[in-house]
Order: sequence, then C-alpha cells, then structure tokens
Amino acid sequence: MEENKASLNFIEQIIENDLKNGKNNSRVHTRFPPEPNGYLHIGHAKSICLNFGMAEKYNGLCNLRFDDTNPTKEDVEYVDSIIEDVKWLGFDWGDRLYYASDYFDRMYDLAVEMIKKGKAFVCDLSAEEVSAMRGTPSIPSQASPYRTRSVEENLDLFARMKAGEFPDGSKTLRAKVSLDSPNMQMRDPAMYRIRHAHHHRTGSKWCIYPMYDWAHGLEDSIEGITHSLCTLEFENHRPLYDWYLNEAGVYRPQQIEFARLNLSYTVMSKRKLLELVQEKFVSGWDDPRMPTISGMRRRGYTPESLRAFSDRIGIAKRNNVIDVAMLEHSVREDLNKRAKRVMAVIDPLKVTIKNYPEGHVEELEAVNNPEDESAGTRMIPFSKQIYIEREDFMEDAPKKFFRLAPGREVRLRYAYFITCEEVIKDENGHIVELICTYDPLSKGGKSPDGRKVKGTLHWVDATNNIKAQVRVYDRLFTVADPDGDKEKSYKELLNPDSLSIIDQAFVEPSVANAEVLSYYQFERLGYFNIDKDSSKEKMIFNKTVGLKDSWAKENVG
RNA sequence: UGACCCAUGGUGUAACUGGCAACACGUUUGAUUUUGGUUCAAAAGAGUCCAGGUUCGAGCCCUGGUGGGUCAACCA
Repeated sequence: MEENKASLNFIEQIIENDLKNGKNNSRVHTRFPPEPNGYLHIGHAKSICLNFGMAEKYNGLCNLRFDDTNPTKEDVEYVDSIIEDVKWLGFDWGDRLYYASDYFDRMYDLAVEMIKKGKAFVCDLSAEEVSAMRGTPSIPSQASPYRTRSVEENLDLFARMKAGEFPDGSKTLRAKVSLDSPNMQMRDPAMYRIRHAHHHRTGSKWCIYPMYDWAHGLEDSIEGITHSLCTLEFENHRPLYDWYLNEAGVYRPQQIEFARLNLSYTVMSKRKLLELVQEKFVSGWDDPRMPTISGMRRRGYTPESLRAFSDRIGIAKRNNVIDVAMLEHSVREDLNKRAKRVMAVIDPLKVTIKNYPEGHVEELEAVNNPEDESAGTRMIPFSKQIYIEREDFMEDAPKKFFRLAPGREVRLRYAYFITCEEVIKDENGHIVELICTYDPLSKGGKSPDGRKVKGTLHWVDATNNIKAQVRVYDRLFTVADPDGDKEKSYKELLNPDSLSIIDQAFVEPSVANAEVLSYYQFERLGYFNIDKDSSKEKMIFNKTVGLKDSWAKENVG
C-alpha cells in the first residue's frame, strides 16, 4: 500500500500529528457507536469505513459499541442487523463488542461524584417548564428553583430516583454548568431522566437512563478511545463533552466532527427511513430501493463497492451531496470484474429463423467473463425459435440504430448472423413475431467472408430457458433533493415507478442452480442478482444497476 | 437574534502548510470491441463567495462582509 502524503484528509492529518507528538502513547483507537434504533444505511457505511479504516491504517483498534441509552426506542432486532451489516462490510472488531449499558453502574457512580462536587442537582421541573425557562442564545436561562438543593438532598433524591420511587418525567438529574452560555448545550443539561421501561439488555434493573452527552464521553473514556469521530451536528456538544470528562476527572478522548453523507435522490434520516418502512412505502428495511446496507446488499451491491465508494467520497467538514452516479459507478466497477455474464431477455419478442432446421437444438459456447479468463466458458442452447429484446427491433430505424430492422443483419451473440425478413403483427398492429433467416456459415458469430455487422444482440432460446421474475428498480424519489422541498413532504416525492415487476422474463439455463445473492451481468442490460425470495421453482432477480448506455442517452437528447 | 462550523469546475475531494489549482465521478470526442459494456486516448469545464490587508508572491495568513449549516428534547 502506498501512502500518498499529499492527500491526507483532515482527520488523518490530526492523527498523524498526534502520532508524531506521541499523544496517547502514539496509539490510535476508534469506535463505531450506533444506537440500535434502526437499520444501518449508506451514511453509516461512511462512518464505519472511516473509523475502522483509521484504525487499520494506523495499526490501531476499532470497537463496535452500541449506544443503548434509550430503551424506549431500541431493540435487539436492530442490534442483530447492525452486527450483520458491519461484518458483511468486511470489518472485524475482535472481541471488542461493547454496550453503553454495560457501563451504567460506572456512570451512576460518577454521577454521584458529580453531585458531591456540587456539579449536579436533582431538578423537579417538567420538560415544559425547563423549556419555558431555557431562554434564548441571547437571553439567559432562569435558574431552576432546585438548583440550590443541598448535596445531601440531591444524593438522597438521586438514589431514590434510581430506586424507582418517582414516576417518569417527574425528576431529572441536571449538570450545573451555566445559565447564560451562548452555547445552549451548556445551559444546565440533563444527565439522567426517569424511564420505567424494559431495556433490551439490562431488563428492568434501571429506571433512570443517562443522556447522550453524559454517557457518550464516558463510554469513549472507559474504552480508551483516542479519536472520537462523529458527525457535524455534535460540534456544539464538544464543549460539554470536554466539560463532563474534565469534571468527572477521567481520561478525555478528542472528539472530531466530520460531515455526514448525503446522496442525491435519497433520504438518509433514520426517522424518515423508519416511516417509509412503517407506512409501507417500501417492503421493509431491506427493500432493495432503500439506502440501507441490508437493502443495498439485497439489491446486489457488494461490500467492496461500498468501501470503494466510501474511499472515493472523502472526508471533510463541508456539507455535501454526493451524486448517486458515483455510487453506481462504484458497483459497476466492481461487478464488471466479477459478475458472470449470462443472457436474459426481459421484454421478449419472438424470432423464428425460417431456414433453421425444425426441432434441432445445438449448444453454443459462450465466454463467462471477458474481464476474467479464469471464469471459463459455458454452453447455451439454440434452436429455430428464440426471444430477443423488444427494444432491439425497430420497424423504421434511423441510421444510428445498430440493431435489428427489416432487411438488416445483426449478430446473435455467440450464435449466428440473422437478417429480418418479415414482421408479423396481430389485429391491433402490435408486432408479435419476427421471421428471420440465418447464415449457417456465421456460427459462433463470425462470418467467414469477413462481413461486418454493427449490432450484436443478446437472446434466449424460446424453449430451453428458465422463466424468471425480474424486479427492476428506479430511484425511490423523483427529485434530487427529496427533503429540500419546502411545500412538499418527501413522501409526496416518491417515485411511483420505483419498482416494476416483470413476471415473464427468460434467462438462459445456466443460472438454474445459482444461490441467493449471486450476482450476474445480463449482457447488454445490467447487473442482476438473485433475490432472497427466489426459489428453484420461481427464480427472482433484482436489477442492481444498468450498464452505461450511450444509445439510451442519445435517444433522450 | 447569540455561539460554533463551513465556503475550490456540474458533483465530491486535493493542493507537500505562502510559489500562478490536481484527482475522481459526470459530460463531450475519437480508437478498439462478438455487450452501444469494458479498455485506451483526448477535450471542454473553476482562477478558489465578495471587499480590503500582510507579502516579492495568497485558494492557503489577517480584518470586515455575504451565503450556507448546526444548536434552544427528559433523542442520539
């Protein structure tokens, strides 16, 4: 691996500087700290790649830690999916799988110390009252009337909060930080709230739960994290992060903020993704149209492509919107090297070759992957009747149309040259069949006389094939910035045609025994993989992404 | 309104910490091609938000604007 010193991102620069100065004994230790309240998405992938990537690059460690401090929103279902997704992306946290909830006792003890130091107090104000007394950035807060409670009373009350003597919302433990800081995070923030709720790990042991700011820094501190990487919206929290750790008198990691990922034509907030799932706009968290890692996996994205994408987009502090084309390029690049080529017809048009012997079937050799000779070859059946793609025929074809048209000759890939002799239509004028002739000397796709044809079509034999369902996806939203519209909710901007199901597609027989998730290139169409709903009896393919198509582009313009 | 952060081709990131802006995606053109794919070659496209200042020299430093983001949950 060659490191290019000239193109470090700002976090690498900080780390290398720390390393040079011997900070933290020249140790790098990061963590990926998801809250298990939803499925991971491509934005998390960026963070995962960053955190694990920094540890990898600088011979450090990266922990996987669940920030499970809010039992009302969290669930083991999410824990399981997150573990699966991070693992699938190809990262290894060794035996360092941690839970914030494992530190609850420690956090509680430290909170007691904070009370003893006069840095925290039990407050009886309701959420509404606190809000009303909060002031504004330029107007100081009114002090809570409970701010001056004695240490003894605070200690007693806090212990009774823990013991479950008070109902939800009746009391909080608040830090005594400031009443007039222009940084609103510093205005006597809550450290603990009462929640008589079942926690997915600690059950009913606790009825008070620490707030993010109090908990997160301690989690980082306990684990000996050196660089605590998080997104920009926590920038205003950094002074509080530092304050808590300094007041608690414990080791303080360095929090560094970077810009989260935004992708065009998608929404990225967990809340919105949850709504799409709950309100059935999609089939689930792993719907292939979702930007979730599980959705993208099901869609046919590879972990390598996601990691390559993360590398490509970089790390910085400026708000950004990455073009989905960048993501699509990353999958194509990976799949081009790895996907086995196969022929499939999605919108079939029957072709009868009138001079081909009736009842005869021959096997033709086809290359599995022109990018990888070791992938070998396979045989494909061919006979008098085949299907071609409907869009590969045009009755009144312009000069630049290289495909089949009346009187024109094209190559059937790996098979023969055929010429269109006749167009058969039904009573409504719809084309139902093409009658063609073939050149028996052009077997394999080469003509002995050196005659050139511009077009090569994919095809599938009309009788020896597999009938499959193909699910074709388009972007989930019709506009590049679905949450940027002031009038319309993102839900009104959903693309009604984001999913089209084709029940009668034909695929060559060689895919018969393929396993779920295996990916293919359907020649000239795009990359497809086998959906988890697929079975031997009914194969189902998902379209991952199309091939680049300069003909389609020309047609639009 | 106050604090904090950000500002470089259409998009995203760079520019060895001051030496006349590079890479990727996208776009266009040409070559090759049994995938209108891939590959290869080339081109167009920013003079770095604005105004001052420091300097022989500024995208990098300073000042003041402008624009954008974040924060005023008992969410994270």
